Amino acid sequence: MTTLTIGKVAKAAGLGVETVRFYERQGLIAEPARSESGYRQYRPETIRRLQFIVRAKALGFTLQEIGDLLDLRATPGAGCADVQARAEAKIADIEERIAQLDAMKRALGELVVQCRGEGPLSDCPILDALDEEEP
Amino acid sequence: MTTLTIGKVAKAAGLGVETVRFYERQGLIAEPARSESGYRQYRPETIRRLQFIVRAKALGFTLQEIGDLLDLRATPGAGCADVQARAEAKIADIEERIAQLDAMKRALGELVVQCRGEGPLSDCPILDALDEEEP
DNA sequence: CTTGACTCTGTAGTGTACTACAGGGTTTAG
DNA sequence: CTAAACCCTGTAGTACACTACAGAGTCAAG
Repeated sequence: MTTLTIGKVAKAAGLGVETVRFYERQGLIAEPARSESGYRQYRPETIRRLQFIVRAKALGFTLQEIGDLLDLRATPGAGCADVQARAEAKIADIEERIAQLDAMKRALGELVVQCRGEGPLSDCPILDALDEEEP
Repeated sequence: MTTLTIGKVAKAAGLGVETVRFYERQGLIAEPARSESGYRQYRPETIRRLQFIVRAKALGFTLQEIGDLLDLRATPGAGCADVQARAEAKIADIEERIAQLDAMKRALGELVVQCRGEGPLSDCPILDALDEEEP
């Protein structure tokens, strides 16, 4: 049976070896078998699991949430609806962050158009706005 | 001349006393005068400076950037254009973060609609997508 | 005058996700 | 056979913005 060293699985998943060990400490991947000299011996499936983690991260899930997702997959009786609910919650989460950023962007945009980009700081509408009392 | 204790300025700015001390360590506010017993004695203007920090934070500036903005304000020869440039850079920054979140949201949204929310995990299109090789 | 609320310094911990050593041992390519 | 490239553990550092003590002193109200 073929086994892989940590360097191989890390490279295959596009991660560093330190990151793979970190994921192990976080419980995202199981502790693998060891060689006589203590080297970690991974089964090829571990690469898929690492890639799952990488892709879920790209979709905005935290490591904690990815762990939950992975645990869910191993839970008998868990259904598609559970996964869907998590995905929907994450979408809501992302939407909230977008709304927050959008509000910042609009507020800043308003200040920027008020500022002609000329003159001394004493006349700067941006600094003035930051200095002003709440309305 | 009236001076204020750290508790007063903190409350007035909507911050905790620990946070005000932290801002002092970060160089965002000057080290104030001290009473005989070593208590910090703030001038009322400090409240405005703290509020400036709070508002700039709400607009998405980091403490580092707020420090720069505050330093800029004290720089002779600095102009409105300098502040405007920073605001515009921050807008670009925010837009980038929004685009990133939006891509996540769309990718997740596509997966969610593919998932009927029924059946076992083995048939879940969301988990399948996470498991799949790159296209 | 006492009690409770405040203040001080200095250090360390929180959360998130790594990243970087130091100081060893092991494996592999040439 | 040797030198480079890899692996091990354990600890500590990064960035960001706080937050939380411990252990001590001070101030204000009743």
